[in-house]
Amino acid sequence: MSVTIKQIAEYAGVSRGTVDRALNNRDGINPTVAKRIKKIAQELGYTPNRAGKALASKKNPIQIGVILNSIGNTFFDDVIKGIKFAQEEYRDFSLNVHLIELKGYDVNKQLEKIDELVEKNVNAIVLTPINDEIISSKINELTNNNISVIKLNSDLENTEDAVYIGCDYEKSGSTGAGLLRLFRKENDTNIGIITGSVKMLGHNQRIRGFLNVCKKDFENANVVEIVENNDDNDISYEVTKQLLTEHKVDALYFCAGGVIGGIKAVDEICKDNRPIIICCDDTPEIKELLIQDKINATVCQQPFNQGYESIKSIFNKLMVGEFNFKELYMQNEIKIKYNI
Amino acid sequence: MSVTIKQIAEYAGVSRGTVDRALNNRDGINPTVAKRIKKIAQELGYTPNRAGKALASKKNPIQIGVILNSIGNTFFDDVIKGIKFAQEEYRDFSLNVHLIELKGYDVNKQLEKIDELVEKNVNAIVLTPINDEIISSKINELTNNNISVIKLNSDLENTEDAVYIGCDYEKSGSTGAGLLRLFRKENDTNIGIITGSVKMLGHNQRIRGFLNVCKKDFENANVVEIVENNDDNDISYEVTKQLLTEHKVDALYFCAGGVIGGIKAVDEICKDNRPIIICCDDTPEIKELLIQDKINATVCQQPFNQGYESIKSIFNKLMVGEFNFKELYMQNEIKIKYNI
DNA sequence: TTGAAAGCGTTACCAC
DNA sequence: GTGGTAACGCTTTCAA
Repeated sequence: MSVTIKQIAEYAGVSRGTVDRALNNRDGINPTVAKRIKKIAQELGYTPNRAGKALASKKNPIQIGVILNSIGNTFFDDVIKGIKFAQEEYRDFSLNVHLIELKGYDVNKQLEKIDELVEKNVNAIVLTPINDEIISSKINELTNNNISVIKLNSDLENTEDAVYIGCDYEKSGSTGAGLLRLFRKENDTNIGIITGSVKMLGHNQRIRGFLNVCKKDFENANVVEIVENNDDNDISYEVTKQLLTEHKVDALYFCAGGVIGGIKAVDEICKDNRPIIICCDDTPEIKELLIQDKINATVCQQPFNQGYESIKSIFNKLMVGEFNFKELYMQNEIKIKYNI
Repeated sequence: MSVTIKQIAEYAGVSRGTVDRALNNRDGINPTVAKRIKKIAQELGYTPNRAGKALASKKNPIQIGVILNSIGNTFFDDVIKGIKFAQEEYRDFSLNVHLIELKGYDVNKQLEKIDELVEKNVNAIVLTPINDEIISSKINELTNNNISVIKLNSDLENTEDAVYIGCDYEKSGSTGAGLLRLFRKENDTNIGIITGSVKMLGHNQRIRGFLNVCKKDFENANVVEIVENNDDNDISYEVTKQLLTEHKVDALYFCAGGVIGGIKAVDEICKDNRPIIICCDDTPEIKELLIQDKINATVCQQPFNQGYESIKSIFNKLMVGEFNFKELYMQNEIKIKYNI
């Protein structure tokens, strides 16, 4: 049987209320007493009972704010499904989720929404942080004020107390190259890379991982060009078309969005000798292209799980006291026509 | 705010005890009253609060029995890790797990262990059922006596009330063939298949899935032979060796165990023209072979998750009343050197 | 600063 | 067959 607050109270010769105050760092308690109780709890190996906590906190439930720059980006559909699923799963455990969706990457908008959530007295915020000094210092402000922060899907430097849940982008890139290496065996392979933006950390990390494997383990690989499409299908069409006409290309690696546009270019230019095509994620459009054999494989990042684990880990953090990780990386799942 | 037993009690003009008796089908209650209360609960959209239930059932915790034929089979290492992880995660929710490991597939041994667990008054049993009439009727006996049963990793016919969690074997086979098709592009491909046993349902389903894709979508594929290795490395070495000497083979598909033995044969016979090798699962030995580039890819079945979900879904079943699925199929995860 | 008591939703036990 | 009450572990509020 595990140790309870009641037992600690008896042992320490105080009331349960006092133990509660000590263990949860509430104020209105003699610091010396608090220290003594904490020590006893430690020695007895106390861990709080989540069922008890959940029940008791029915009166003021856990409030979780979520800010996603998700409007117009179907990748986040599954992330949101994961969040909703967790919300449902923790329904009985006194947990509320406030989901805010944004379009585009406007620093001030994101800042404003963070403040809105703070006004609502949230215990934790999950967000896809924009890579900007202002946002990182805001995040530090939050964590200093005891609001837990999860950086979802994109990481941010200098925000030590916030936790990251998302893709291991470098490994994602390596996996893409590793696949291509298997598809091509020992053949010489000219590769075109289509990225979203050179300003996006994740996209660059994917490219780095990809190039690393090419260098170390895939000697016949030759990256002929890296072009940018800003995750936009029209631009993607143009740059891919240009890439395909200027080079003899055996394979294309899309490390971000705009796949549809790129494929349109391939369909037009490569009538009888189609390059191998590897991309990332499995949005509905990409699934469709896999089925049509227009894409050979895609490297995914468990979007559902990203959403689900965000909520779940906040619940555990708030119940038990600490996150049990600094970073939580998803599996880089390879999907082909037959295992989607 | 969600509906509680107390509210139902007030609404029905009875005590909470009576409502509890009605909703949990306990005896010692007037059937008419029970029916009326159930109807009210239904109308009010009552769902039990898991935190409350978990707390209250501290006195007689949920007992889950697990019987795995896992000794000497490293595949189950991760399954067990998943079970232990769930056990830890549900520690505060009054849940005990009794894990029994067996070696080999002895029907009477399995039967005996089931009875042992029943003696201990378990609420649910998770097992890797042996494909035998005696076991299936035993399982039906259990479910009829209100003991929940999960068929883990291998399914069994005529056990309608037991739930299946595990691999979608046919899809696993399709995925293997789909991969090979990508590796070989349009080239003629002679394939050797090494299976565990033609008596094992899962192995046969994998082969069926594999052949299906060959037929429908991979016209240059030609399966030259299917050999059996009984999941034994020594036998595997012999049959693979024979297969490789008798046929010109471009690819091997291992759909069960004994991969190490098979690879040993490949190492010996195929000095300069190594076939593509695809197998299943990611035991430590297979991971090692992937890293060494001796296996090209493996199709996995989330063993950790199989264990984890078994416990989790029993918890939910017992808390909420019903399983929310009849079958829970794992992702067929493709793993290569770079995403293990 | 501390203790006592009520309450979160459910179950179990003892009276009647 | 039914109701009342204590209990599960924890938090909160009110008094002292």
